[in-house]
Order: sequence, then C-alpha cells, then structure tokens
Amino acid sequence: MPHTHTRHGSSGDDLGSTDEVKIFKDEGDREDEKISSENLLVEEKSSLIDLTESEEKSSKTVTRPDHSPVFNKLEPHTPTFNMGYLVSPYSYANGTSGLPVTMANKIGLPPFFCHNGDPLTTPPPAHCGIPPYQLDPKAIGLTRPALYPFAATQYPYPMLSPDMSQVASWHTPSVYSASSFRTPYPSSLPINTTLPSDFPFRFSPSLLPSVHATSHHVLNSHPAIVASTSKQDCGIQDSTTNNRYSRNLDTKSSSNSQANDCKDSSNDKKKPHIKKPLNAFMLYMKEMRAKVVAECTLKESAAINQILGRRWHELSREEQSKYYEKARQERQLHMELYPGWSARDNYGYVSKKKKRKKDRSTADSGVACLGA
DNA sequence: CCCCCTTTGAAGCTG
DNA sequence: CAGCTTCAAAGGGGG
Repeated sequence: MPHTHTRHGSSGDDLGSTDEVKIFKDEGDREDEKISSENLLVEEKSSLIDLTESEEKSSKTVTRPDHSPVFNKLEPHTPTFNMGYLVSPYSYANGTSGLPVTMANKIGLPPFFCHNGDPLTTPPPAHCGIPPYQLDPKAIGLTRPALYPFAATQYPYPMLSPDMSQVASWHTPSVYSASSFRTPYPSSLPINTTLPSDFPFRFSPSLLPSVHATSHHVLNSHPAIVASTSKQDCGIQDSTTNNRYSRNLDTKSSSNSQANDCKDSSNDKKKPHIKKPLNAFMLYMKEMRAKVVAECTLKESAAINQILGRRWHELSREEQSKYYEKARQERQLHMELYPGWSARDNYGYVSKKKKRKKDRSTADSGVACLGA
C-alpha cells in the first residue's frame, strides 16, 4: 500500500466516514524520489502547479492558504506540507524520473503536447508533455514510481444534515454545471422533491416503472442505475455521448427490457446494475478528462488517467476538497436513492465476464525487480 | 469482440 | 484491525 488511511468516524455514518485525512507514505523503493524530492519538489511543485493550473486557477494554487480544517490536520507533519504532497507521483519535475524518453519514438506515437502550454519543465510534467508510455514506468519495465510520501488528504467535511435539501442544493446545476462539469446526475433531477420517507425498498426493475411521482424520474435517470445490456458489464455505455447513463434517460421505458436482456444471471434480470457512486477522483476525472484530451491530443484513457492522477495531486487542497465534498454528496444521494444497496452487490459483476484482474501485488513485485 | 490498461477513492472481504 | 480486492469512468490498444 502506497498510502495509509487514517480513518475517522467509521462509525455511525458511512457517508462522512470516508472523509478522512490520508497520509501517503513512501516506500522503500522510492527513496530516490522521496529524498531527492523532499527539498526540490516543494519548489518544483509550486512551479508545476502554478503552471499547470494557471489556466483557470493559478492564483489560488500558489498560495494554498490551507483554510480547510481538514488539511490543516496534517500540517504539523511538515512545514512544507501546505503542498498537499511533496512528491509528485512521477517525479518528473526534478528530472529524476529516469524514464526513458525514447518510448514514444519506439512506439511511433504522434507528437504529444499540451495546447495550453502546460508546465513543460525539464523533463515535461507527465500531465503535459510526456507520452503515456513514458508516464507509465510499468509499461517500460520500471518499478512503479513513487506515489506519495504523503499526499492528498481527504476532506473531513462536516456531515451535512441528512435532510435531502442538502442534496438538493448540491444537486442543482450550480454545483455540477459550473465550469462545464458534466454532472453525473442530470441537473434537472427533481431531487429537491425529497424521496418518500418510505423509500426503503431495494431497487427493483419491477418497481422502477411504478415509482411514479417524485422518485420515478429520479430513479430512472439516476446515473447509478445502469440497465443491463449485453456488454461486458451489461451496462449502458454510450460511448458517443461519453455518458454511461445517458441512455437511461433516453430509454426510460425500455430500460427494463434492456435489463432483461442481460442473461448473465437470473439475478441480473431481476435488478439493474446500480453502480457505485463516484469518488472524488472519479468526479474529477469526469470533469477534466475532456479538457486533458483536448490539451494533450491524447485519447488513450490509461494515459489520460495518469495525467489526471498527477493533476489530481497537483490540485490545491481546496480544489480537492471540493471534489471530496461532491463525492460525499454523491454517496449521500446514492444512499438516499438506494437505501439497501451495497457495494458488495456489484462484486463479481465485472469479473464475472471479465477475467479477474491479475494480482497486482505480484505483478508489481515482478516489475519492481526490473525497476530496482 | 472483449479485456487490458491506468488513475484514486470507497467499501467489502479476509486472516 | 490491517491489508487486500473489487468497482467506479473512459476509450484506445491489442489479443
């Protein structure tokens, strides 16, 4: 584990429980990055962040006022902590990544650059000038690069009142539509019409059409509801719209039949796949992916995600906390909509069709040997 | 055609 | 309780 979790409040409310402070620890094989970066990265990151986020939020990332009580928790750890993390995921900034620079050529990648003039320090930061194949040391036979001696912290956002009006507030377009955020939940959702108090039923497709009035639209249009289809995840994935859930909106009445089309198991016929609520990073990815793609002329999601992961750690605490809060609200809404739902319900849903993901620890260790 | 890759975070599972 | 596993999004790559 590259990081440890310092959970608090796991009791009581699982929504707020995960708003936590996370301390990303370094591991032994990352000494080079860790040590060499401790001093350098403070400034390196400053410039990185400054440049990277300059497009829209340059000023605030520079100062990092640390207003958030959450992040302040960690401040005692280090005087430089107001960075949020010391070592960027891939340590490109200080030029110690040691990553080969010929990979792109080997692969014959097209020129890769960011249009926004992202920090092309030397070597260029991952999120801008480095082709995905350079970004990923694993792909080139190196040890997985250092993650974070300590890094992103979670935002211990004070629990909101369970009152759905809270949800309504975050659910309004003002929250998600701002800055072209593609709201996972249609902003038109009448969430403000609080769900019936007697909404404890476990979601069932048979119930779905009958959930009229207030919750009908909500349920049918909620992004987490994925009527099963024939694809790998039996999910509705509209690649053209990039909205995995869009078809739920378009095919409200047919969603049931679609769900029934999934013959994976008799159970799948019974209930649609209720997806997990998106976490903070996923929300960030959804919002920023298009931008990164446009800037970097990249389309490969694996590479984009690497960039996004790096940018995520370059975000100021306030900005990160913004997504943590969104995620928390998503979980809250999700819980309100599907009271009986558990992440466990989706276990095996992917791997049923998909081959179970190879054991990463073994894979990493193997690669680590190469990198070491 | 379908899984892999890649990221972080949340939550479930396991010993 | 610590550590591991699975899933969430996304879409090109590759078998």
